[in-house]
Amino acid sequence: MTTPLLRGLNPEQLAAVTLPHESALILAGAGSGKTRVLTTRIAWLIQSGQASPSGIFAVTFTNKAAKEMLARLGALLPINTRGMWIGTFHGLANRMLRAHHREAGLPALFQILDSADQLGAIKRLLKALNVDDEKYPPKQLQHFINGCKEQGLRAQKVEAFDPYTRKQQELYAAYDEQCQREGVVDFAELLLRCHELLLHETALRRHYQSRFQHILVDEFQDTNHLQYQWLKLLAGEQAAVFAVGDDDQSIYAFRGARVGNMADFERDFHVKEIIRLEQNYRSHGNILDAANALIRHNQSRLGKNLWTAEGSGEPIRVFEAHSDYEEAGFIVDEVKALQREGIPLSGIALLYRSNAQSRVLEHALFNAAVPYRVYGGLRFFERQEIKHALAYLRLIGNSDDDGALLRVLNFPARGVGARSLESLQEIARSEGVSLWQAAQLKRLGGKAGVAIQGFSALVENMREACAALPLAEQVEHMLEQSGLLAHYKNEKEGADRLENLNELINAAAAFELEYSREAGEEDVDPLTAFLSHASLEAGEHQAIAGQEALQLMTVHAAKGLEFHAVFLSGLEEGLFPHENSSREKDGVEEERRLMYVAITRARRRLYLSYADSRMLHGQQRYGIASRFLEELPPSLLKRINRDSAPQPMQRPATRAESAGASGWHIGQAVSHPKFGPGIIINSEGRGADARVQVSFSHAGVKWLALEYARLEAV
DNA sequence: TTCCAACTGTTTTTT
DNA sequence: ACAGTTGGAA
Repeated sequence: MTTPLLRGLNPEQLAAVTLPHESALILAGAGSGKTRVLTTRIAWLIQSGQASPSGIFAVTFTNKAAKEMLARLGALLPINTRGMWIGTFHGLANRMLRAHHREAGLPALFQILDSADQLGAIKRLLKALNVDDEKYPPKQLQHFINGCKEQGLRAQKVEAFDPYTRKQQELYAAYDEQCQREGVVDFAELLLRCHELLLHETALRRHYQSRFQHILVDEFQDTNHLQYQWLKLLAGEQAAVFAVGDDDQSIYAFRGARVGNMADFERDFHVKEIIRLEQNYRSHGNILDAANALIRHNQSRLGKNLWTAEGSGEPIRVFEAHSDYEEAGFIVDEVKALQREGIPLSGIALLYRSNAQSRVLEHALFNAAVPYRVYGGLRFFERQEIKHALAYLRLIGNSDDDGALLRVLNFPARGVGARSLESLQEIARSEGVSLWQAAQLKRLGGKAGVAIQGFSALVENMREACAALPLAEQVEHMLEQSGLLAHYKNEKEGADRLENLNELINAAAAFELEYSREAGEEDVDPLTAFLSHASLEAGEHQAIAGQEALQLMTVHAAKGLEFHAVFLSGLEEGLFPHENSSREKDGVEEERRLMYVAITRARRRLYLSYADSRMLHGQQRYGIASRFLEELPPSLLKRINRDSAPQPMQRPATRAESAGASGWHIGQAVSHPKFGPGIIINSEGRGADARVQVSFSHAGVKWLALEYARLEAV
């Protein structure tokens, strides 16, 4: 069994890769070669003849991970990726639904709604049903619907014991009807529909169950309930499921991820033994020791301890700043110092808990002329002009898509105002047809009627003209005919948008080329495929290392990446761990895992910093060091002081209120008999009514009445 | 239809 | 602080 494939694997990795045909759980710590194991496993299965490429089903969460897996697989084996089912949960569900749209009860050209589209659809629904959107906020309803779907619950299966939930349930049912009528499917629906397809179509289920003998799952700790059920169904009794995950890196419980799936998996799939990958190839010892020490404070863990063959390296640097300004200044200075040492900027990351924190940092970097790049902005396919263009394309494929029609019926403006639209909607409602069909009835007279007929004719013309054109030319033609190009040419700030629309043509051309090359077994027309691609893959905004710029991102966005040096800023109670997390069950444990992820991003050098005061939501806030700092062994830390001049930047003091004449003031350190030490961060009222808000080290943020609370100055 | 003022909600986010 | 959205007036 000597094959170059297995060379250089450590014993645990080797054991995982060469497991026999049985389900297995691989606990893969940060930097332990997880992706390598996953891809080598697939290559090994194929090379040793245990599986054919078409028998492999490998699923990831992000497109980036899927692409990387394909790329690395290509480097290991000269195999055709055609016929292999490797992709994201949603991508693979889409693929299956396209192939069996009839059985799934969907039109051949069903379109996919992204979150924004979905929210729009819900708002539309509420308006049509005359529901008060103050009482039932669309966002909340969206959350409710997606939550139900992720639990695998259709509207009629939802348990509602109070009137409010019953109403939500009713709206959920109406929403699904609306989607069905319009031939559109949201993200959660892709998975739920696919699950139901396999559940109800026995022949189909058997077919796929016997075909996919090897199912591999990446980032298993991030799966939600529905995804787990789907995998279980697809696996059946026969398939070997190779699940790779790290419970310590589960940071998406807030959006439905269920770490408990790992324990369930162990039981449901009769996992004989969990394989632990604990050797870390990324970081020096001190960094790993800190990460291990921190995560040991979590109660619910499967248990794991990272180690490295490297030395302990440098101590972890800790910096306390007086203000967020000073913190930013410190980081800039250190970045410049690292740069002088020859570390490329792209190898340095600046991490923070929440996006709002990036502003001060950006400001300081800008002033110091340090090039930087912020990840996490608006993505390509989410831009307004692109959404408009896609809406026209969607109408070409499926005119009943009311959401798309509403978006562009009067964009660019063509004289269809709110009133005409209302009449059109009235016709559609009374006839029970889509807006498009209502327009075809030609019942509207006057100017409005003419304008709407003009729009119908426009779309019809586009459809005819596009039928014979290659994809990129379809897009080009549509942009011209719709008047979008002309509109943005006239717009003052339209240059960027025009550029993006141009980029859309390029994207279509690139997609078409790729698509024709690897035409799969279950083809759909290129336009529909392109639209699915646009929804499912909104455009990269995950970090692509490379460009010579400092990398700024949230800790969440940094998962899966590594850097020579990492700055983790804003380590204050209330920020990290975030104050909202203390209200949620196991919230602080998730925050701690987040901190664990942050620490393990660093290869060689790690900076932790916090500020005594910080501007947040337009107010000065006073914080104390994060409890996570105290959970790190002091022996690994080195506190550093700014060696330059004494704090050069002092912001003009904001008006400091005093809580009556009591002598308490904001920023004062205090102690409470029950809650322990804390800092006064706000106050209101005077005399007997005076209350202060205190941020406690361990008890969170509380309002206390001075008359009763036995506060002591420290 | 367009523009501006007032108002709101600010943890993390992929598909 | 601030961006994004909404509602009303022009």
